[in-house]
Amino acid sequence: MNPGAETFLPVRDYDLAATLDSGQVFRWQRNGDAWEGILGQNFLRLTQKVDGIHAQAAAPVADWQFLRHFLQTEVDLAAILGTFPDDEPMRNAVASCRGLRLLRQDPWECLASFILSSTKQIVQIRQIVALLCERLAPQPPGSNAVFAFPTPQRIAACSEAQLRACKMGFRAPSLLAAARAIADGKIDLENIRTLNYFEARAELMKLRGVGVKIADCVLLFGYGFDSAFPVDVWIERALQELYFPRRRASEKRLRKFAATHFGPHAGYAQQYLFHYMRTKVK
DNA sequence: AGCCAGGCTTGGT
DNA sequence: ACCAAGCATGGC
Repeated sequence: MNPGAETFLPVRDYDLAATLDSGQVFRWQRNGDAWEGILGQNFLRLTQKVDGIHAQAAAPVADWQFLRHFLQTEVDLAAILGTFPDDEPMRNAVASCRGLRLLRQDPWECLASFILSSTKQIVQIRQIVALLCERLAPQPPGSNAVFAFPTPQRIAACSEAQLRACKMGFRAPSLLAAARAIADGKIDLENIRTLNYFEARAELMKLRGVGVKIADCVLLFGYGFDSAFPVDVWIERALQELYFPRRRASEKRLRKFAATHFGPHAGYAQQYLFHYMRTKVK
């Protein structure tokens, strides 16, 4: 009756490193040949194997479904890749990082993290999020301690100054307001699952500091709305260079193109383009 | 030193 | 409808 503190998730066509290091999540870290991170209260160590992913937890786990869900090991990647447009940029992107997956994150952690992401480099977002988790942890900060992501209630109880101390600058009031809205029940993150894409996006955009791009990230990474296509500076550059190399296209034009060109899993295609652009050698 | 970073809000035409 | 400034902070 004790399933123990480790398991093996059989899966093919899964690039764990690309997946955990493609700007979807900000707290996973490579340690040797393993990746370490926290899901809920569970500290996990994941290792890529040829035919799957080996997982170890700091404490015994009764049901590993939460991990399969986060990693999305049961989605049929080939079927998704098969819906991508058959053009040269997509072929190159898929060839460069096949096995890249979309994760399914906790919506609150995802929302909070991307509120903190605006005009920040990924390395800095990681620093801010790490500081936030450390400073707001219930335990006194220890040398090697690991911390769960702070709840909306916990952040709502903070002062703006406490949050600014985590180096988030002008994003502090936005994070605080979002935490309060959720703690007060003015925004219901669970209810967003029941809405359609446009309703869900409008709901998230009621929050200060959440525009189209951040809302799309949360809808894609936290809820699995695969039609969400976050357009950031990298994707804008990618679309411009790869699909409109001759003439300069307005952001609106690019957005319209993206909405129709990439098919039902446009968000998935977006992640391939994003990672492709960020890792390719020029 | 100055520019840019997985943007958003506000205020100008 | 489109454009620009301003916003904190840090890396290069």
